[in-house]
Amino acid sequence: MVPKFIVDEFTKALQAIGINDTSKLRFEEPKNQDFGDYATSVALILSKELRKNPREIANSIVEKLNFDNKLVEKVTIDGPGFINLKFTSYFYGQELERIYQLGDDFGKSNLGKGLRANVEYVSANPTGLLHLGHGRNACIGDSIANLYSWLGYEVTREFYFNNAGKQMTNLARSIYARYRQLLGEADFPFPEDGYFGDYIKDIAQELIEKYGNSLIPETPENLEICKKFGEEWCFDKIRKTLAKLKIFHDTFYNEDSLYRNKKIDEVIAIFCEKNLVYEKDGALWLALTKLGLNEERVIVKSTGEPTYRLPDIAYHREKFLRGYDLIIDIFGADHIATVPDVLAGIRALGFDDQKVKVVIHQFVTLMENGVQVKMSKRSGRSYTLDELIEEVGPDVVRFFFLMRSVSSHLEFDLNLAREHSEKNPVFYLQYAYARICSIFDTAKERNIKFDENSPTDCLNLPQEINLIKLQRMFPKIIETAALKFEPQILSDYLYDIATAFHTFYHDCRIIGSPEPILSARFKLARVTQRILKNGLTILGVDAPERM
RNA sequence: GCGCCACUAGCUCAGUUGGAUAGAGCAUCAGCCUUCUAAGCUGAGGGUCACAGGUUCGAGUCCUGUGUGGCGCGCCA
Repeated sequence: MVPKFIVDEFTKALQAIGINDTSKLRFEEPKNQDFGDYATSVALILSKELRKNPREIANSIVEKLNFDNKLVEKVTIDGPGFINLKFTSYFYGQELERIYQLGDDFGKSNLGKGLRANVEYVSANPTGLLHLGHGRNACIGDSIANLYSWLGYEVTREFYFNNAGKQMTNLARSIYARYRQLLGEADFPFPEDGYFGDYIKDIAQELIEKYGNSLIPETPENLEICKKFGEEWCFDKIRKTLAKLKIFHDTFYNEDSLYRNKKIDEVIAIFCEKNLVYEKDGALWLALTKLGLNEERVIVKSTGEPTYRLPDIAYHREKFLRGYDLIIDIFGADHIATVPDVLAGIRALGFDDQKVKVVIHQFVTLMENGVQVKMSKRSGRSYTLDELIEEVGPDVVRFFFLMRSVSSHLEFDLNLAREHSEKNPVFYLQYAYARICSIFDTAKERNIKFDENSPTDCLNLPQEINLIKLQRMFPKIIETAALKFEPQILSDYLYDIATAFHTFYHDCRIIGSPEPILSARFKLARVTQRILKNGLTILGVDAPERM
């Protein structure tokens, strides 16, 4: 974040040369360190409207700048007209002190103060076990929820529980068929579009243990028992799997409650009132073309059952009625097509669909020994999330699912994930944290104390300054990762800060250094420790004190 | 046929609302442990940013078209 005094001084300088619109004043951190700590291309941008050589403009701006030379070491004009600033080590020392004093509040902001956000994620049907796609969804959603908490939002973590409709009927029929088969009728027909996974047999077996053969009559009541039993079984498994990843939702919103509480009917009534529905071929259609879309869609089938769109719209309406300022949905790429329909429905109901942010993540492919592990839902032979957690541990699962940008396909390398070495980025980060903890442990053992009031402006080595520079970025990283819905920005950053610390650790000793270097480096280590701990926590990864 | 996503080093991926010499990890090669954890550090090689146009002081980034791959396009969710 650009220090305020820099922006203020540039604003004054621009006004002094007659530029009152300072919206073009932008700063960036040059990739090349030779160009200093901050650069602005404002002179290049202004050159067009002023019809003057950018270097000339830069010169006239720089002439008006008046910085405290205790803070700013030099101001230069380079290349086509960039103005580059370099700070003094005194400035960085002050920054370290400021950050250190903030403690665990460093990185938090009040952007979302007084606002409420709802993050909906996982939302798997209770018809089976979680697979890897759900895993990615869960990790992205949970980290985004954490990020928004850091922005000051009051966050609700929500799971939409799709326990109504055809899929549930299908589950009931699948369980029932396995039940009959297990009771001796080996050729009892299995539904063609049923759930083929082995877990259905486990459910049926438990059903036998509980009910014996009393469910054999193929009645609606018995199928309902199969359905409820299956739903609860799957729900229980899903929650246990998520718990292994330390993911806990605040609210499980049941789809069937939308029916029980007449929310579906209310929405239909509103649509009717607004003249947005009509009957055709025995079904009820939503006039989406009146709402700016290309195609009309059925919302109530000729059988009388709603399609998924209607409860989805009703559910989002409920979220608005519950008073959220920000509604975030985490969906897999296969749900992309439904988004415009739901948003259009929400608009039609009179809500501001700008408050809804839909995060679409791409798919996961599992790689082992350089070849793709096939995941077939149909055969039921898919790799479950549970199995993956069992195999590589929750920390690796969470980090791996977050280290690619949401919109990119994610290749999950099992071999790398299994590796407990420096090749595995999770351990690289955790190791940096454990090393810092170890320094403080050693200091305690040797009774080495550091002075809280000792000045920090004695640090001037590149390894030290580089670390402080990265530390300063933490709040901006949190904010950007949140606003762009990209936890990967944070995981990349943490990797960078771990690298900067490892380099510092290798080249600079803390214990054994003379004061005031000793105390200043202790503070440097403490700040790094907090950033790693808090950053990893946002990502849902443990920060072990020893490895 | 239409929509969304992707295409950057051998592989997996970053690339800050258009900026200066396009980066990291893995892999390959060469070095560094009497020291607070070597699960670490340092260095080297490796590029037609899929392709072709366009916009401008400047394009991996924005626009148009083409190609390749993934996911969708149902009275399934």
